Amino acid sequence: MPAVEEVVREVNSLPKEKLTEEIKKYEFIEKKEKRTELPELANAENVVLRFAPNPSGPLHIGHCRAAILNDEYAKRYKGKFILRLEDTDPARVDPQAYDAILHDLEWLGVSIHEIAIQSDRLDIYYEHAKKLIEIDAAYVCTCPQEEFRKLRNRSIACKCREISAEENLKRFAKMFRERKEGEAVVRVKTDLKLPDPAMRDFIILRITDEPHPRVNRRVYPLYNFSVAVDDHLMNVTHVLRGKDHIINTRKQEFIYDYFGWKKPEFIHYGLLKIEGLELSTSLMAKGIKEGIYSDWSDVRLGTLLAMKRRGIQPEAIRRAMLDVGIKDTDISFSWKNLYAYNGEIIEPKANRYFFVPSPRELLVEGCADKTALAPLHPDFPERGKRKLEIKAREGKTRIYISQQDFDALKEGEVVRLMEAFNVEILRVDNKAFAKFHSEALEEARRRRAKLIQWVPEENAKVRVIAPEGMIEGLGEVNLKNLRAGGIVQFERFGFVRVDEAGKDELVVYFAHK
RNA sequence: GCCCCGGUGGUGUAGUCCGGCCAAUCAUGCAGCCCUUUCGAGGCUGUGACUCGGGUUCAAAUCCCGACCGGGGCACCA
Repeated sequence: MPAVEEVVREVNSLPKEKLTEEIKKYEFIEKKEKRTELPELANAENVVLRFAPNPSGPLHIGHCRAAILNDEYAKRYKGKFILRLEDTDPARVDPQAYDAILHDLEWLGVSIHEIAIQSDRLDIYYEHAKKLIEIDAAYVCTCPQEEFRKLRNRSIACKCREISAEENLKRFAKMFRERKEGEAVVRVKTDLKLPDPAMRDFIILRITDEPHPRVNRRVYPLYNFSVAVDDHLMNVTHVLRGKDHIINTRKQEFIYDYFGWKKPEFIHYGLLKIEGLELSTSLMAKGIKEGIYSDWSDVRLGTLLAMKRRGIQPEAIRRAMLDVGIKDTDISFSWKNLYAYNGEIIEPKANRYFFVPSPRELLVEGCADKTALAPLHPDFPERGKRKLEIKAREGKTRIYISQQDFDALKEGEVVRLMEAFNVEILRVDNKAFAKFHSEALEEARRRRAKLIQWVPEENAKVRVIAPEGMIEGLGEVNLKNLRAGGIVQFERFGFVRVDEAGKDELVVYFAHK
């Protein structure tokens, strides 16, 4: 193609400056990853958002969507982000959770600008309940639960509903003094003809004798009441939460309407189906108490503490959540995707080491002492190499390979011990016997020999903790120099985070392949 | 049972409001090849989806109806 050659010659002959100049004339379409952004928020002015967990335990993966999406929007619109701890059910409060949640959010990279605790605000709720009673929008109901339910299901008002506001105020005051748990509640008047019975005159305040770890009170607001009051008082502009709150939103709107408050934008995202790990805070707490789980960071739990321990990076979680977005369809959360994102982050950082799970012996004859040198990271030679020493006695040595590789051995086959040499398999019993075959990698390549990791007689005991169970094995001695907290890759095995180092046995947590 | 939502490849997502530029985007997964002393990373190629049936329309992933499927709510929990 003479024309092409001519052009090439011409271009190549241009001086560098001229070339750069020419290049500027063309527009290059950069192959950029088009990551879908979250949609814009409606009325995004003076944005105030909030994350409102119940402090019953540390956060788990299920909380991340609310925490991260709200945080993301707060950052985008330079708005305020409030953490509100909703501890109005004394029975479901874990005193340690207040701090735990804060730490979890910090780890997640969520920026909190203000913290509110509902148990500090009980008087505010009482005040507002009183106001509702005064305007005849709420009443104290002393009907037994069952009885009220029967009436409500038939759209019939109970006798308490007809009582005057004045009288109700007295009954309200009584709730704080002589009334016992279960004897009286405050209901808001909605509409007894509402198609959904749950919406009819729902409860906003109740009495419970359950002790609260932070306050000494008996009357507590119910979720929909305290949330509506707080969201308004805190100037929350956008309420971003799960679809399971749709009914709550409708209930809260009654409160807004009675007070004549401007409503925030309500956005409901779909439910996240997360399989594999335990996510129920109460079941987790129970399991820990019973000794089934070690603590909140047990790998079988879906807590952030557990994920952190396994070496899952908060940035990976954020990306997974951003990926999922705010759509209102229910979805299955994919651990695979999360692991893929996590791998992208940790792969360049994680140095490589040999580890053989369920080790089996391989006796090699006809070999000399050998110092194998393997790179800490194949893509970063500047990090240096690690040493594995093979000591031979009368030309024989003992090394360990994984059960899986052991099972695949065939007589007469040549396999390469990575970074060392090739051996020919002689015999496989409960141990494998082999003889030195050759040194060169090229030889292994030519024979399409398997390349397997191994450890010499001098090695380190390793225990791998994974959600599926524990795996014991042997690793190279260099592992003993690692510090807790580091993330490494066990070649052909997966990424692990070093949890306990410096002892006889190294304990690592398995992240993923 | 009663009240609500929602259904795009294995998974997630864009597009649906305002029908045509969508024989449908991107990511991840999976498969193959190249490269590589890891089954890692990287490169290239490929696979694969509008739940179904009607209707409206010149034209439907997009609008309407129905079916089916999935989810939620029906607490003195949040």
